[in-house]
Amino acid sequence: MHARGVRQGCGHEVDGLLRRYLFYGHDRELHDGHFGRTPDSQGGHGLRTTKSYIFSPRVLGAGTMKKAEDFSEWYNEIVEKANLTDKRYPIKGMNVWTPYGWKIMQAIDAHIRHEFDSTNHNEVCFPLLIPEDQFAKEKEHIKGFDAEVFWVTHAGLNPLDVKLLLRPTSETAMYPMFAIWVRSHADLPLKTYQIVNTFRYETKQTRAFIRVREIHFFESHTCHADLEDAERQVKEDYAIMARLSKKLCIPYKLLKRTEWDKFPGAFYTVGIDTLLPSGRSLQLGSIHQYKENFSKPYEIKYEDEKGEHKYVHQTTYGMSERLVGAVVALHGDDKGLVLPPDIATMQIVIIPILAKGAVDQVTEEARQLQKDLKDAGFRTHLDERDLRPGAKYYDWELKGVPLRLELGLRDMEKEQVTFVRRDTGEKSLHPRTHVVDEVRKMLSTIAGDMLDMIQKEMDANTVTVDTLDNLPGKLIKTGWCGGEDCGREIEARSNKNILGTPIDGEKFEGVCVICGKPTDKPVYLADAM
RNA sequence: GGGGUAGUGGUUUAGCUUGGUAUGAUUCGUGCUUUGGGAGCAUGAGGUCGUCGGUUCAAAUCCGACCUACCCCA
Repeated sequence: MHARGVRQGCGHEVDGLLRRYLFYGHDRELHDGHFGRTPDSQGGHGLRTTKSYIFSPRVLGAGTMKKAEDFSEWYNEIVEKANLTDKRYPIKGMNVWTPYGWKIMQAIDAHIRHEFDSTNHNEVCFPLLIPEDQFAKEKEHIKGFDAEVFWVTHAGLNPLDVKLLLRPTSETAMYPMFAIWVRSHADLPLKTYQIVNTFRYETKQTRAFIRVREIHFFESHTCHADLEDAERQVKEDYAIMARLSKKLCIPYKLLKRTEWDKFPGAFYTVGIDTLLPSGRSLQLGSIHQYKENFSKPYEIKYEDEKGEHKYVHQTTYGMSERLVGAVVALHGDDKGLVLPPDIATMQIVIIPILAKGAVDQVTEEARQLQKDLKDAGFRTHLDERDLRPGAKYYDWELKGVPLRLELGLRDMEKEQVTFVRRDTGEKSLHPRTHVVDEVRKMLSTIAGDMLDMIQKEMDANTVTVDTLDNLPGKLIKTGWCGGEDCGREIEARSNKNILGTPIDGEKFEGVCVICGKPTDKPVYLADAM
């Protein structure tokens, strides 16, 4: 039944659906009027202001969401109720980005673009389809992805001579072109990135933002004259991740994957892992050193100063909408989303508290307050819907708006504004005259506290052990000599995945949990998401 | 990869055992009264019962396949 409304896409019976999704962003102050018109479907109005940002205030806050009791169910519920995505699209693992979720994704993308643009990467956009013969050039790579590739076998009525595949990642699309682009050392380093959709036929259980078949993918691809320069690139990628994590308020660890778990074709892989409240690890992205593994089969060569031809050294960095999933999973609570101020679609929502006889007075002052905050550069929304204030509170808490400002007669008489933090629920009063500065301070405090809070939680959920018996469902740290036999034994006995060894020189003194040899390297284990 | 459960207006749900055109709530639209933590009344709208096929005079209901969702195990 779910599918019908989607397929029909028009007509009376899906009017509510359309209005809910398409006209979500109707408020022009918020979204520059992209979705400004409604169809003449029901009342004959050509243009109207939408009142509803949500399904329903009552159903939404029903209070069934218990993060601590059943994380998995809570996650599904919150994703749906906060209207981040619509999972009713009739293909497994392919969901619809609805306006609110897409705006958050785009805010994250904007931070990513900023980071890569300002480190001299250039944005590109390669075709979606890759010919089979190009895909097959690097043997490890194709082995790694063979089982999860979508194929295009026909064009119209005719079978294709050379089958085409939907990119699962873009190495094999890009590198034949890189081979043409790169001629001399003057062309290096070549630093590119793109944000595109990629496709992987996941056989496991899919989950919104976390395991999908159509992936909203960020990927940077770089070529360098030598390994040293490629290694510098990897370090730059680490620094970029450090800055991004502050914006997202998400703590993480950089862990070098084992030889048997690295990216297909990579020389080495560094995973960017965070920890979910359920105790499972979630990979947010990965950074790869390819060395010459791809440049050789794809013949990406340059002529150096001495006239010698050399293969380039390559790196990549990949991330996806899992970043959205991580924000939801780590910061959300029983009331709904909690968005970090830097990625919140609306940083501030103003709720006017109207009272009989003072409607115009309060409304006018609320609009002035909104104007002041917008002029100061804050993404500010004034909620003038005809709902009780309480209903609006629940609604915006569900949506995760970091800071709520309440303004009523009582506040106006005292020339103050009531602030309510989403992360802690804390209320405070601030003078109307200093409101812009106070808001700035408050948002910054919220962002800092959100990261601190979740970092502490992650630390508390990390345990160091010297035996693999009775491991808790947490992030486990133990000693490993680095040998493959011992590593596989660790995984078999712990029934967990080795995430890898920290690359930041984390101190450790101990012995390999299997063979007992002294080692200064810890290894992290977890149930992977 | 293996197993299990489920699919009925936007959401949720009754009906299925024992076949006869579907129940309620919520939502959505309209009007009035309300507004400092989920408002009330009135009135209206919305479903070819996941898809395809089979059995039957007749299928939401019985049978089969598929799709999708969720859960457990590897």
